[in-house]
Amino acid sequence: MPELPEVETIARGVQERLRGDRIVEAWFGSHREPFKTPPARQAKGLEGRAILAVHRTGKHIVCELSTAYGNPIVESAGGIGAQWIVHLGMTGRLLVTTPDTPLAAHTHARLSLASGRELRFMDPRRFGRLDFRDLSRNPAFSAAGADPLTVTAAEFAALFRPRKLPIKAALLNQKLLSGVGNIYADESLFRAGIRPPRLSGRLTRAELEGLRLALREVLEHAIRLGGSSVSDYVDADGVRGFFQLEHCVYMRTGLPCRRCQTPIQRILLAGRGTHYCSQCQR
DNA sequence: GAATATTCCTGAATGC
DNA sequence: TGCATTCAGGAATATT
Repeated sequence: MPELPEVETIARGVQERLRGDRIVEAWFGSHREPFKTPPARQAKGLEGRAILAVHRTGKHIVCELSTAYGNPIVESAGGIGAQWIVHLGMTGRLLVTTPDTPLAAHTHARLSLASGRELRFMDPRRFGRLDFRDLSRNPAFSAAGADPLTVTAAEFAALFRPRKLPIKAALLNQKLLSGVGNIYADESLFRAGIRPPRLSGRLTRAELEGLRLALREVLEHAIRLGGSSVSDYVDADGVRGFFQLEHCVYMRTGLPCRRCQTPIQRILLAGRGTHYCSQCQR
């Protein structure tokens, strides 16, 4: 499932290929989900706009768009154009294709570009979300929580010290940190040597700082490897990532810990499958 | 107000 | 073989 590294990989891929391109025509499916803004309004809003930049905010892919009719504005002008915001949910994919590529099942959006290419969004489970914002009427999109790659030690401690819930549950709360999902919560806790059920507020400052650094390290490593392909994740070109080969605990229930050979445990925490090593994590 | 449970949804895996 | 059941989970919403 797409978390920060996968979303970052896709955003970079789309940015590389489509920056400066123009949306000629937009087609949207008729399902109720995954549209946050009604599909007809998104299609109308997107057509005619140029793609100025594509970047990641939390687990969201944000396409920065020009004003509607030509005149691509400079990025620094901000607040004049529009944004197309893509959240991949569990099974969402955003792919750059050619028009003759057969339409995959569960395709919910198809943007035809001036270059002749297409940007397609598919999502079998429809947990993803597509949103359109006209910046002349709405504020720009911003993530609810801090970014795990840039959060400072003081900010991190301030977010987690007052919480009375398992640290694993706190890491998944997007209002605290934006971008951490089940895979990287488990992997960062393993690398920090902290058991997932421990209460956030009971961790020492040193443990919290170790966790912040482990989280940043694991996310940066995963980005370098193009993310984790555990179910069906692929980047903007349909290429799988490789970080799943580096997983120490996630989906390794019963397998020997890579560090101490103790079988990896799986428990349910905050409604999520949670994996850890009872020997390495205290 | 914070923490936890429920809900959405489909494909893959499992059971009979 | 094939149909029915179970399970996974991000995040909004509902409940405790």
